[in-house]
Amino acid sequence: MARELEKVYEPKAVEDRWYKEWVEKGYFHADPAKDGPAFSIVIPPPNVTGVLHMGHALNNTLQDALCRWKRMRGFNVLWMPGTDHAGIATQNVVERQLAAEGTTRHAYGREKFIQRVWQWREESGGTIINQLKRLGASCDWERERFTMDEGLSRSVREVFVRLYEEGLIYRGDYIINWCPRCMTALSDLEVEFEEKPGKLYHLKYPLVDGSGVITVATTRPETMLGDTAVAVNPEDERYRHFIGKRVMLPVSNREIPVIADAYVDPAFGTGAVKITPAHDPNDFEIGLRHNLNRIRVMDDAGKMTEEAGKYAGMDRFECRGKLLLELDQTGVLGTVEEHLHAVGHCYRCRTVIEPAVSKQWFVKVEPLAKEAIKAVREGIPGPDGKIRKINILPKGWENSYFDWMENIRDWCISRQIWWGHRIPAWHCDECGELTVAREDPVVCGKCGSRNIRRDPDVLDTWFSSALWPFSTMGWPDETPELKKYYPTAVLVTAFDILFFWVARMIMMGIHFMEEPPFTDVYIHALVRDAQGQKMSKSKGNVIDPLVMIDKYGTDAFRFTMVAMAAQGRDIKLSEERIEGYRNFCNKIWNAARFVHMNLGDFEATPLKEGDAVSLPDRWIVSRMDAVAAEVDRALTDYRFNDAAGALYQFVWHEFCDWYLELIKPVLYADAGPVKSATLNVLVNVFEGTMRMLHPFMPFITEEVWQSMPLAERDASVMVSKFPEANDAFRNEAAESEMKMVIDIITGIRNIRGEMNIAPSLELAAVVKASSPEVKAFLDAQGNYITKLSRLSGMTVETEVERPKASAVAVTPAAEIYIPLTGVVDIEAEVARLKKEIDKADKEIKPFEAKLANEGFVKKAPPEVLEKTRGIIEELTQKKEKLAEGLKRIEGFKE
RNA sequence: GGGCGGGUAGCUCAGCCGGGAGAGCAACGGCCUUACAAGCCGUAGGUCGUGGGUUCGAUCCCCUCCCCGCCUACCA
Repeated sequence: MARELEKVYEPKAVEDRWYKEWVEKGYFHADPAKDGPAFSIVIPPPNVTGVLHMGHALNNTLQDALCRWKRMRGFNVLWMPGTDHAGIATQNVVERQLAAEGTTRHAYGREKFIQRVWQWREESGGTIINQLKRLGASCDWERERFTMDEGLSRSVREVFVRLYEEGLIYRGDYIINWCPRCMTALSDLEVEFEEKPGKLYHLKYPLVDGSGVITVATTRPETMLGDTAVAVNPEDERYRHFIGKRVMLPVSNREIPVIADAYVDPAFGTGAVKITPAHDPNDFEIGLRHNLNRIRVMDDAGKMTEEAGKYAGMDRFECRGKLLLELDQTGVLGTVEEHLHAVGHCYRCRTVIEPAVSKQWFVKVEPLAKEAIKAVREGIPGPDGKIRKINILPKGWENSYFDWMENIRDWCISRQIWWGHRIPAWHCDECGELTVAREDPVVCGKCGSRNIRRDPDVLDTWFSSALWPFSTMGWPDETPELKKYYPTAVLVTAFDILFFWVARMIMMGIHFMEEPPFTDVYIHALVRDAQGQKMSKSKGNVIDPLVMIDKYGTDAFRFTMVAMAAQGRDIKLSEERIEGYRNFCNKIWNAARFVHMNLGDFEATPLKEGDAVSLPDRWIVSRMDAVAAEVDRALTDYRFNDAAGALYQFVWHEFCDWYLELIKPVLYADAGPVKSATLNVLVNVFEGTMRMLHPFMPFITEEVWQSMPLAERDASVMVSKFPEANDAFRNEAAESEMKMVIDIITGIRNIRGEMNIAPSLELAAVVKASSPEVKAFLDAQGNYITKLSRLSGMTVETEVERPKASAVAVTPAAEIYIPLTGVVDIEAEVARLKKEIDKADKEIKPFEAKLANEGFVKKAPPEVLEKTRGIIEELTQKKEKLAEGLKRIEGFKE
């Protein structure tokens, strides 16, 4: 079935067609009732507002490679896809829309606003899913989930209620991070700190009894309006006599106490700290210890409250400026130091975060974290009593994980926004009690009053993501999916959501499923630009994966991702790399064209032991087997770049550069058993290579594989078997024989290249074989050499009279002489030989130095010693033979 | 402040248990050789950040220092 293939690979013509076919045939669908050991992955759900960026592209390419590989290895694979409702981000998107229409969500009302968000989701929420499809992702789209859909919402509610009942969720007044722009509380993780040069203002607070002044230092002077104490270290001699006295707080003119607390570092600032329990986490703690009042001087919008007196209603930063003026004029302001400090920003909108006391919902994390630490450190027993251990790879990240988990603070889960899972708690206006329930209650659970209101807050989006590995499989019901696919095999993600998401999934998975949600956590790189900068829209250095896919094809793009995904290192991506792998696709394509051109009506049958007869056939079959083993091992270890590298090297430099060239004479000859045998090897190796490449380059491999004339075949390369290592195809002899051939051809090519001998000029060669065996081999297989090095003829002897005035190439197995008469000028060869001798000489030196070292000879292991001697022997011989050649040619010259 | 990772060819990076420094791009020279010029053949290029130590032997292990990146932290 020879068919006409385009001269260059055209991805566009291929990708849509096959993707549709795979979906239609249901190859992506996971059926828990089917055979095969389970292999499951849950996708890190992208934000429903998201568009595909490089991080997604890398992340999903790696997952897809694993899934396709495992499917081909006979596993029952589930790749669970879906999106995350991304509370704040999504709400922001829709609020911007409303703003453009001249309205606000408050004008809209809660119900209508939520409807509007759903509407937005219907219209644009599927963007990233379609982009994942362009990437070739083989997710089970029939199971696509959304964190706000009905099933997942039920899981969220169940988890909330259970944790509440267990006392692991509580509500209370604590200091939290508040974003005055998003108007919501944030968890500690959602605050991003940025080092900024700021100022440290010294403020003088006079003692009420007139006995002096205490100078405090602050970076946020406006908070002084809420000060309720001044704290000093109890050991600090300078201030000891002030403890217990009162100072007059300037501006507000309130009396506040001077207290002693070990938290205060006498060495920093003035050694005295103003305490604002309502607006600083440390001050809050001190406030608790000393039973201080909490005065909120800023409201939820970042404006000063009535407590701020004349500054009431003013924006916090404006207030800072005005207040400083007043403090300066009234002599309260002392020195002002330059001070580098970390300022917290909202991770969604970059607004400066204000710590504030607020009534919020929290998860008591410590008991959950304890188990989660154990699961990574030593493993915990699952329901069957067997130990389940999580491996975080690369292992280095485990330390970050432990560090964070061991110092974890309670998780603020309530958000004052509308888009999200509303907290299932009702407040009673009669008795003030809370009712938390699985089904919406109509009366207060305590007093039975009908006068109840639902808590307005929604849950942190990460709360629902934390349940993803089991909520997507139907929990709390006992489903076949959970039974078959939980726990999942591996979680593939970047480190930036290790705490946000991975750690929380581990905690929730252990708590509710009694075992961790995955066995391996593979942390991959971050994609940066060619200069190593983080890609960002504002820097304008973003490489859009979809643009790359349009330009170079999905396969080229994916292979780039995989080839660069070395463990533990960020990817610096440049377009040239993608272009390089586009060329690789083209190379594969042209190899396919070549195969087709020589097929005729040949149809291949599966390769059996002994089918490979000729040297190139035995060699390529052996090499392919080795590569199959290497790729399989590399993928098992998540060494994606090694897998890609092995395949690239094999396809380009072994299959194309050597094998195809070597078999050309056979292919160009008339039909016969020899040709058929070679065609059979050719097609088998090539289609096997397509199978090996398929996890990385799904489209071109399918297109090419489908075009191969196979007597027995599966319906798609996707559902074919991944090549398995098979000792029967390993052939050491063929590999060493090929090495001889390659060495000799390379030697002759080197002479040609170095001495500018036209490729078209045929040369005669005299070969001195190092042994009768080598001579016999070269006599039998020499045609490969004459062909690929364009010789008019080659004579092989074990003892030869060196032809005068000949160029010399030395290989371990043979010396090659190319008579130069009439071919090239002698001087060039003299120069070339000198260079070669010099090179050999340089190579030998370090080894000779080793042997000259007494300690080395005495202490090095014998095999190292032997190897060293062997190397010296080989190089010395080479050098001597080159030198002899040089002597002869110089003699000839005279 | 603490912690982690990195500094290897012009560029981007590999380099497992210490035992001949590799690849891909780029460069240079030569080729339209009937799969592929998005190609073929060949060549050159490295004090493995610095200084020490351990060892017969160090890119690899230990320490110092210098750069770069990241994570983390309640020094107001």
